[in-house]
Amino acid sequence: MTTRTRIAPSPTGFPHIGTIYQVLIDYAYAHKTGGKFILRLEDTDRARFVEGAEEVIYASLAWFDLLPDESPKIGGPFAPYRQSERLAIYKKYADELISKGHAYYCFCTRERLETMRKDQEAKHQPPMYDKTCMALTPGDVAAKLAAHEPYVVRMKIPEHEKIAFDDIISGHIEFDSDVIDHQVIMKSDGFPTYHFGVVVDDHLMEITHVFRGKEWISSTPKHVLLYKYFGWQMPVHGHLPLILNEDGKGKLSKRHGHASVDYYRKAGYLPEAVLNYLSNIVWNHPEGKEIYDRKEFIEQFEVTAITAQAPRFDLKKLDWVNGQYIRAMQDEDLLARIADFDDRVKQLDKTLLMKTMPLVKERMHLLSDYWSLAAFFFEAPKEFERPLNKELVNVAVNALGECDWSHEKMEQAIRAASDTAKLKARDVFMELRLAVTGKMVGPPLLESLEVLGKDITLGRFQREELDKLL
RNA sequence: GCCCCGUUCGUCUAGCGGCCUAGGACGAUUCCUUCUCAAGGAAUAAAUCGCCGGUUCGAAUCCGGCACGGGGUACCA
Repeated sequence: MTTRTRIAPSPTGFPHIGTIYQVLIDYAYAHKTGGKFILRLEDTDRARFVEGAEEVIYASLAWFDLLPDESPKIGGPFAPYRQSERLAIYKKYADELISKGHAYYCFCTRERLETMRKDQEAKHQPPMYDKTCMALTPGDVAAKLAAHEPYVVRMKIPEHEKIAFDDIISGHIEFDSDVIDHQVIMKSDGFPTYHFGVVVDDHLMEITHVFRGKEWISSTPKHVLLYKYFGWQMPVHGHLPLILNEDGKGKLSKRHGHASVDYYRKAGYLPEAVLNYLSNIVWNHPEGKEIYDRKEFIEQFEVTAITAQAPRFDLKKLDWVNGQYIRAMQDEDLLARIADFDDRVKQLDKTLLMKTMPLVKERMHLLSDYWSLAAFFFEAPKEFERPLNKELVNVAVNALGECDWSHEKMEQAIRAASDTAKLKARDVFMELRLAVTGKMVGPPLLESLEVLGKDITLGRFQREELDKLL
């Protein structure tokens, strides 16, 4: 049997980095086993629906190059892949459950449910549906239906039973059926709830492996029951640990800033580095490698080796991983990525850009670092980190004026001139750096000047801004 | 409240009853290199394996209780 995995996002806003982490596992598992990876859109909550969110999901998957084999956009043998377009299917299966006696109509109003819950809370009872409508006779139901009373469909839960399933990551998990609510499976607007839609569609779309966040563990017994009621085989389930905020307080949230996929793109992270990091926080390469490409990850990873504990998100380590990727890249490829990321770089002379690459590459962690490191190659500094020392600058200028333009010669000249003037060479270097780049920190100075050229370098000493400082 | 999952250096983890005086990586510190900052190399510090009991000749590893953390408890997913 071909393995089929799926990601089932709801179009309610920005894609979460946790979703990408799930996609990575789905994608890797499907590709490892020669199966298919499917995207199904769970757009059943019309109140939270966000226009355009679906396109953003595709764009994110494309950025990470984790595109599905089947989706609402490209279709597939199990279309439609949008739940809002499958309403008739859910209705049919809900009816089947009702006729089998596993589900029932419920006409309770939201107001009644709310007062019921408050009541239960006051009595320190677990907030659960009180099964009022389960007692309705077929006659009552028919009358209410004929009167067009709004209704939902609820699933029945057996009493005093153990409901168990085996999670591929956490192992055997058991629940007492008495703690499980008579969950609504069809809402009054004719849309299914997540619990119903997910079971029906995973079955119909022949999903073999369900990887989802651990927040779903508590609802899995409901799904177990649904599979049982229908007589369907339950897919393998693996609940992935939730990624926590850096301080360990709660799951990675928007509040803490780094939850959105968009953040990583805009900050200058490389998608392959983000994926490498993501794979690394819940799983270890058998040889202890920290850096490995996607192909190697797919070959090496085992779902059973995924840890069950919730990791914190460590931005520092991600930065390191990103830096590793940048350093491993060919200059030409890196330049293409930088130009793609930074509009300012697009217009610039490619020959000059290429010459700057070896000088800045090992100083970069993010693509966004390029411009702050290399801007001085393309424009004279507009300001200086501190006032310049005239004496030191003059020593440097005079030395460079009559010097062959290679970094070795420049170094010799400046050191000699410093000695003659009884100055420390390092101070002269620093002043020169400041005068040419405006900053006290940057790529190797003399090699940078070599790239910059004699005319431009010396020209920078004739500028008004500099004169004012001297 | 109730239910479920989890608990090894600051962080991510390795560990599956003796190979553990607990290994690796990020981060930190120091040194080397050096025109700055990085990168690279070397080294150091850092975990009484949440706590308490039990099983065993022997436990980070198995069992029980507790504590703590996370998640769930909707006509949200």
